[in-house]
Amino acid sequence: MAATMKDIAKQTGLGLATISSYLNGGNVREKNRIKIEEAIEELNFEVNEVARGLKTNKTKTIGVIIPELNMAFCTQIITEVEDLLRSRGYATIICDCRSDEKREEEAVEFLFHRRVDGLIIMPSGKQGKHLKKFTRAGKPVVLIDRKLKEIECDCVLVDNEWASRDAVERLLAAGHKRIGMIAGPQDIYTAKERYRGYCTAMENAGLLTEDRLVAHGDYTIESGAAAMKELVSRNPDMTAVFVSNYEMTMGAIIEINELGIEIPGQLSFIGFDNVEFAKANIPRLSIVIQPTQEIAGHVSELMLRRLEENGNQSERETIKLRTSFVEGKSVKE
Amino acid sequence: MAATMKDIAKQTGLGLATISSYLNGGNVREKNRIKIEEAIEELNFEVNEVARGLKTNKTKTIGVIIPELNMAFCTQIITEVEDLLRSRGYATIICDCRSDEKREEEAVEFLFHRRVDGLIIMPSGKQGKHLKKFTRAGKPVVLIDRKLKEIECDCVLVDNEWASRDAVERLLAAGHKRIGMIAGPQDIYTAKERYRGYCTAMENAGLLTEDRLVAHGDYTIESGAAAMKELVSRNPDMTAVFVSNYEMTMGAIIEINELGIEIPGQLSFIGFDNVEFAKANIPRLSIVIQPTQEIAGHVSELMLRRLEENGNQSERETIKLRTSFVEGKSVKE
DNA sequence: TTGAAAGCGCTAACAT
DNA sequence: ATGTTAGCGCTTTCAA
Repeated sequence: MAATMKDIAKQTGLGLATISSYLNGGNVREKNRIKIEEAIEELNFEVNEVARGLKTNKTKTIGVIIPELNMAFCTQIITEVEDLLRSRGYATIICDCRSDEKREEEAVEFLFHRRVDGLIIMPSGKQGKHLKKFTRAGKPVVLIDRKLKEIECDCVLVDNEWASRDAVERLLAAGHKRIGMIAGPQDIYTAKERYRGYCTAMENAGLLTEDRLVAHGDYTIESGAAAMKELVSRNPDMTAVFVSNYEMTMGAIIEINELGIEIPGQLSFIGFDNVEFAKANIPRLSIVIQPTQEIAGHVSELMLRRLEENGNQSERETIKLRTSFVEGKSVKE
Repeated sequence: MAATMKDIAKQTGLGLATISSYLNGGNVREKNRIKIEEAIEELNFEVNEVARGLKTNKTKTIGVIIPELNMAFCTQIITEVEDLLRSRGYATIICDCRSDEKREEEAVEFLFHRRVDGLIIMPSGKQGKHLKKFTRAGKPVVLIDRKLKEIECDCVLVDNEWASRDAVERLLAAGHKRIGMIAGPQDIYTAKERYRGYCTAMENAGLLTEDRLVAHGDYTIESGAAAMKELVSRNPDMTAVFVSNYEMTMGAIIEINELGIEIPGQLSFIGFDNVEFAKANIPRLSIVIQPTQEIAGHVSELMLRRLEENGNQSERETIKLRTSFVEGKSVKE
């Protein structure tokens, strides 16, 4: 059995309060400090965080809910967030909800039950009602990649519309007119924004955005491949395509290979999100990349700040970041 | 403030034990059950897992330590493990130790402090001493991808030597003799095994394994690219290469593109671990894939079983799984 | 600065 | 089947 504070109180002949004070950085007489440290060493004592948590009503644990741990974008953010939080003493419980709203709600319940001190979430659902549990309990919530109006919290977003418009404008500048897009699910915030960016760019160029030039996937590799196939068969005259997330980019490329289409000779291509993959491809892909490190930094920082504010909250913040563009050789001039 | 058991005891006029019994699936008189359920509903009561944990000395939380959350192999396993454990009521605290031994030790400390009920770890270090804390405390440890003799625990392994030998034998069968290998860090168990497989295959074929045909990377994309470059410059006569993990496979392909080498015309290629990437490449890559789902299944199952055994432990198990080979078009006959 | 004691919300042994 | 009670290991008044 592990040693408890009681044990070292007994060992040192001091009272519980003194030990506690020592452990929490309070003032303790020099010679007592030494005695305590010796006892801790000898008995191999370690604070029981669970007991402490019961008393302080803080678990020093943050819940993180994401749509898919398997999505590169998520993983990149999560690794970083986990690292930052842990370096400040917080554990993170990660819940992968498989892009499923119901599972997301279950995860919220699960984490709330566990009394996590705060919640970081990249929402799959479009509703934020289930998150109210947290805000009502005075627990901070930080949203990634989506704004939910029902709920008062910080969010860290990416300017998806701009990202997408910028990409499409590059295709337009290269002289393309029949530009296809592989968009994400129509009920996902980021996906809608990226779609809007495409539309805006096309319209600004005086082109009409035809439905047949847009195929919707669900952010998976398979759906990206299927969408690519669809676009190609529906639009024999299409000369360029913009794909709006990493997994679908991969899927689209798989399908392009399958169909024997040559990039950029027969089709120009702009993908999304993963530099490494873009570089591994022949030809090197032009892609939009999101600042995952920065996102993670802001998310963690906001969470830690709220946690420390402890009640007297300052104004909620919404941070919007810009993507960048990495030029490859997949766009024909 | 959230309602406590005391509150519903008061509300229903029943004793604490009855409520506790109800909550833990004990027998309660029908009409009391109803009363309790009503009170729970009305007061919005939820068990405080922290308090329960203090009492039972169980946190219903499992620690997971992995080298890199960003490595596809890890993520695939983790997603699945998290899912399986959560469906049984266990939370997982994931710690990414960035393939660093020191950070791994810190993570072990961190999780032990947090009183997790068990530890699942894919070790970065070659020593298992720091894990003894867990076994001594009677907490189950499950190892992935590596056996550590200092410590008594279950492990789930992949037959890496076989995987590697099989791949190289395929290259040999296709008539290749000057076969290069991009191996992993020399101090990593799986990497050494894969290297051994390569050597065995070469030796069985009556070829000597020359040092200059082997380049060691550190399982990252960059190192894969660097290793590829090295191999090519050192071995102008090399006709095939085997790369022994996913990230290095990607890196190698990036470098191959960079150098303008054609696969399989100038160089035959067998990679590792990620079907999707293999399919996305032109030509489609032949690869070795590891059964991540299966690994995750066994890992979770072993952990849950140990957790339930509660003392009267059965014999420790070591499970060894086979990889499979997915044929692409990257090997020239 | 230190000690004594109460209590965080729950479980479990014991008594009924 | 239910009530009473004593902790689990810690923090935190309150006094000294």
